Order: sequence, then C-alpha cells, then structure tokens
Amino acid sequence: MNYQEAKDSFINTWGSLGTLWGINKAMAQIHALLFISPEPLSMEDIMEELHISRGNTSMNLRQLIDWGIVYKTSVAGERKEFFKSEKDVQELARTVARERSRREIQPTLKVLKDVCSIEDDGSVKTKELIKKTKELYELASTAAAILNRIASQESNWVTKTLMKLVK
Amino acid sequence: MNYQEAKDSFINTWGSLGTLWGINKAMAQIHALLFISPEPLSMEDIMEELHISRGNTSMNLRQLIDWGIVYKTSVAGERKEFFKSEKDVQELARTVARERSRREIQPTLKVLKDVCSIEDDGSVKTKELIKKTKELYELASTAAAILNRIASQESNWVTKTLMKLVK
DNA sequence: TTTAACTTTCAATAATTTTTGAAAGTTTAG
DNA sequence: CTAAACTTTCAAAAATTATTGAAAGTTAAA
Repeated sequence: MNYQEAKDSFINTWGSLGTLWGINKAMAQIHALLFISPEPLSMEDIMEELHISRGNTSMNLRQLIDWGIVYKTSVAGERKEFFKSEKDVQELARTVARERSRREIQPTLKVLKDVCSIEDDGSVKTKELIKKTKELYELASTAAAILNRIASQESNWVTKTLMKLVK
Repeated sequence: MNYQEAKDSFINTWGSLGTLWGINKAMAQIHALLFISPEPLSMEDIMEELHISRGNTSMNLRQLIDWGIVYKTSVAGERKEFFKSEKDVQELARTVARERSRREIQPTLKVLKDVCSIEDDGSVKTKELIKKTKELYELASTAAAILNRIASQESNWVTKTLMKLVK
C-alpha cells in the first residue's frame, strides 16, 4: 500500500464510520483529510481532493467549526481562508464526548425524567413504564457523568483512566 | 402527563435517539414499546400501536432479534408468535457495547492498522499520516478494550465501575 | 394431506438526507 | 469607492434509506 492508497483508505473508512454514527460522509471525510494534512488546506484544496462541490464543502466546514474540531486560519500572503483540524486525538475525543453529551444525552435525560415522574395510577403497565424509564434514567445519567468527566479533564486523562480500567 | 402521553413521549424520543445513532426509527420504537410492555406483544399488537406495516414490523423485529435484545416467545393457547424485550438495562448496555464494538470498532481498527503500517518514504505527509493514524489506532483500541470489558462482565459491573470513575 | 393462520420477502413507492451550483453576500486590495 | 476574490446560502436535483403491501413461503391443527 502506497501513500495515496493509504490516504484514500483512511478517508473512506472515516467517511463510512461517520455515516454509521449519523455524521454525514462529506463532513467526516473533510475532517479526515484535514486531520492527516501537515498544512492547512483551502476550500479549493478540499473540493479537489474529495471531489465535492463548493456549497457542500462550505456547509460541512461550518459544521466542523461549530463542533470545535476544525479551525479557520490564515496563511501569510494569501487572501483566501485556510482550514486546519484539531490535531490532538485526546482533545478530539473530549470535544466529541462533550458534544454528544450535550446534543443527545441531555435531551434524552430530560424526557426520561418527565416520563418516570408520571403519577402511579396503580396499573401494571404504568408501574412498568415508571420502573423501566427510571432504570434508563440512571444508566443515561451515569453515561452523561462519564462523558462530562472526560470532557473536562486535562489532556491525557482519557488514556490514563481508560488504561486503569482495562488492566 | 398521563400514561398514554408518557408512553408516546418515551417511544418517540427513543425513536429519534435511534435515528441519531444510525438505528432506524421503527426498530428503536419497537424496542421501546416492548421494553415498557409488561407482557409479550404479537406482531399485530406492534403494528397497531406504532402504525407501521407488517413488512416493516417483521424486518425490524428480525434485526432486534439479531442484535440479541428482543426474543421470540410463545403464549399458552396462542398460535402466533409473541415478542419480548431484554428487560435488564445492564444486559441491554452490554449487548449494545458488544455489538457496536464488533460492527464498528473492529473494522475501523483493521483499516487503521493497515494504514499506519505503510512504509515511511521520509516525506512530511507520509510521516503525518502514519503518526495520526497510529494515535487514532491507540485511542480506538482503548475504546474497544473498554467495550469488551463492559460486554463480558457480570450484570452490575457497568454501574459499579462507572460510579467509581465519577466519584 | 389440506387448509387456514401466520410470517417473510421484495419490488415499488415514499420519505428523508445529501449534494449541487448559481445567485447573493462579504471582504479586502487598490 | 469599485472591482475582484472569495464565501455563504438555498432551491432544486440526486442519492440514499425506510416503508408499504401483496405475493410467496412456512407452520401446525384437523
């Protein structure tokens, strides 16, 4: 496998993995490309490398910037904007943990809390609904706590802590 | 909020959450319905409750069974099949951890391993590709180890361990 | 067996999501 | 200011994914 094959393979895999996680392919691929690029890239560069349109590139770059894992940057003597990725994998993991917690777990917790707080009318089905949503609430709270913990720790806490668990 | 509202709210939220994770809505909703139902439900019951077609119900039930979180069961005196969900949230978490590791992390690890093993031709971009994919490989390995650990432990290990981390 | 009850399959259709590309908007050099 | 360089927006088109429903398949009671 040469450089080009390896690069394509990585970008494609990252794209598919993204799709599987509800992140669109272009977004994941742009991230992959920037992540392995030693220098910042312009919109033109990205469009050309990935064969995607200007509009698509613009929108997905914006999302990546919203997520906080891609930054705009300027290159001396160049008019146009350049983009670079967060390069620290730990920081990447922390950002993703923070975003997923905020966007997914928090809203779910809110609903679970409301649902498990309905009045118990004594029926079997109501009791079961309350019991099961309470259990899920606890599980989700624990997950949220972990993610928040990961998201707020210093750079190498993730690996250190996870390693402790594995041993 | 009464029982029906709470139930609908839960089923809908679970459905949206599923969508966000690349799990289709019907599948997540069927799971939600079975999870809070005190008794096993037939295909008719599910179709009626969720207003989905027979084919859709059949296919998604099969997927849930493949995942190992829904079981076929028979009810005395009834010809048709009934379905019930795994009721233990810990077991649910473990099954999901196992499946996600197997379906997503393992294939990604394989690609990362291949990519970071290409020959170093000395160029900056090759060095960067190798370095970054190596780092991702390590992160993903750690995540896989955690998931496998979760997936293979006794029922309440998840909560106990996570709690230790949170404190 | 036969037949009725039930389940699965799958091609067609519908719904959703992604992508495009050109027009509108913005910024900066001159 | 003006014009060129560049970016964003967004309606339309394309691609993907989910859903339907009826035909084919299966199972078990009689």
